[in-house]
Amino acid sequence: MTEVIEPAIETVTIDVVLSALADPVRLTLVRAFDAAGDWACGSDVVRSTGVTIGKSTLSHHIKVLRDAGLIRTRVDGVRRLVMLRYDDVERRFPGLLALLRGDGRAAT
Amino acid sequence: MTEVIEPAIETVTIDVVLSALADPVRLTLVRAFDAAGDWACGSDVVRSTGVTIGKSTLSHHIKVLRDAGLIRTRVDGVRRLVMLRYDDVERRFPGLLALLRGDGRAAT
DNA sequence: CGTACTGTTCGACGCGGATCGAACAGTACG
DNA sequence: CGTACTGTTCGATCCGCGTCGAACAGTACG
Repeated sequence: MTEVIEPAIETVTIDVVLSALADPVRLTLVRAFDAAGDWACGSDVVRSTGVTIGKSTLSHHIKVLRDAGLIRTRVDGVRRLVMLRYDDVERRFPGLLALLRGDGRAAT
Repeated sequence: MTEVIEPAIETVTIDVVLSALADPVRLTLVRAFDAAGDWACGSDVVRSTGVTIGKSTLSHHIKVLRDAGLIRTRVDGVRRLVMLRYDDVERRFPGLLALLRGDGRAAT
């Protein structure tokens, strides 16, 4: 099997999504996956962000994001590739991804 | 003085907003204030939602929402009136309020 | 088969935050 | 002034969750 179970986007609530995005590490992950654009190895991505966490912690965050319907996981040999569910997320929560990558970060 | 200090909307980051909205009680509060449409007493609003919390807890949540730039507080005699910062929030985080009141709640 | 690597699972730990009650501040009113 | 009411502030408590390490599972490769 090369696919990992993920919730149907219709069953995902905005409440769960907000809880998932509330954590700074997960928010960084989502932005990094968004910057990657397509399938990327979670370990490589987190390494590129400069965030230092254990692999068990990363596995935990990946699971939370997957349960929140934000990402999709595929098995590729010994490693797992992750990708944002662009279409699903945009259809169910229009404008959400734009808010995350928007300029609502720095202050003026 | 009839106004309570609130952060300039430009200084508010999406990270803080997401953290503020991650709590179920605060999310309920925002939706209730949104449904109210204009100035409303926090105690009355929370009572209408059926949520039962102490007044100190409510005061805490109101402060978190205010620091997140989502609501505005005005002093009216012995009570404080609260209102969503519709224009500011919509300008800084377009589509955010729509996401909260959207149908991203129930599953089909 | 044995080794090496990636990632998951399972307990356990620690901290931040939600919650409460009590005390205090400010206003309205008689 | 004294009483009553609303809301804030301050400690204290409690619990969820992020974090880690160790053990385990699955794959690749010689």
